Amino acid sequence: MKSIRAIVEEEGISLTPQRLAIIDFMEGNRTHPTVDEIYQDVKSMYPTISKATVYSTMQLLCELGAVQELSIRKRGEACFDPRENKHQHFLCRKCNRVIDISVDLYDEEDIIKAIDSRGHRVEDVHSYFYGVCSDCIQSK
Amino acid sequence: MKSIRAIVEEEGISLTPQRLAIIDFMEGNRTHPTVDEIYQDVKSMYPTISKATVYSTMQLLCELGAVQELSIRKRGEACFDPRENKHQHFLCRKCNRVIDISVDLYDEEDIIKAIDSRGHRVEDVHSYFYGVCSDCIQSK
DNA sequence: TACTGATTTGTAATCATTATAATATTGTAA
DNA sequence: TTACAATATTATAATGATTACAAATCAGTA
Repeated sequence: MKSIRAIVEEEGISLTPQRLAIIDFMEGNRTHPTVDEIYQDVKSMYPTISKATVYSTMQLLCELGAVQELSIRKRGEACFDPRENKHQHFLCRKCNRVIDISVDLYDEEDIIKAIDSRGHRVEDVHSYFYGVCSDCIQSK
Repeated sequence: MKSIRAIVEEEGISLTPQRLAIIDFMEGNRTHPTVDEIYQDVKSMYPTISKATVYSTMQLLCELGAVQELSIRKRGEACFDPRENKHQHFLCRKCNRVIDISVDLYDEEDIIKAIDSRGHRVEDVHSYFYGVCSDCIQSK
């Protein structure tokens, strides 16, 4: 899997110290941090960074496909995930953690079984498909 | 499939005129309305209704399992769906519509094929699993 | 070194949602 | 029917994430 930094460098996008600090924090990160969590962490190394920079950098990384924005937290903040090997996301409604489930499965029922077999309890599944609808493809 | 109204009545919850107007609008509704869209529609019949009432009623209907809250719109508003037969949700990034895909399938790749076969183009899939994690089950 | 464009910063604005408190309505018991 | 308590509704204020914006800074190049 290509690193976030490698993807950014390949695109010829300038690696400012702020961006580098954010990328370093995200690289291999499995905690699914929110913008505020990224901001708090980077600020300790780089005290003058602004939250607006975190927003713009995360948007950039999403556009490059280097990270993924998750909207798993209902009515809450976005959180981010480096795009790595196929895995699923499980949100615990008690402790509010987003837990990676590393399975290479595509069938919802198989995935639920895999999550259950790790000792968790699945109560709900939301699957969202994104793209372009037939009307918009035609009226292009 | 049980109607929203039937579910509410079974629970012995009082059917105020405001709730009834909201339920009537949601019953069989396939447009996945947001709170504001529900509010605008109901207001035309019931001009004094408050948006706070729409919020509280939608929360009630969700708790009863009569409707489902979707967070398919990234960084956007919640939208709602009467709980009916199994189907999938497809968001068009151009026209911003949420389109129901009526399939009784559980395999992501099969679902994508079904959506494609209707002339749409799927670009991304987000599947979110919700429940209680093993740590929280144990430390109960 | 000077200049141009991109980036960062801090702040203000926006927008959905939640909280709150006053008012109105409902259901129930006398 | 009347009175009362519990519940629901309303309007408004508060919150919190995100976006917009303009000024200041920085990077790369002629």
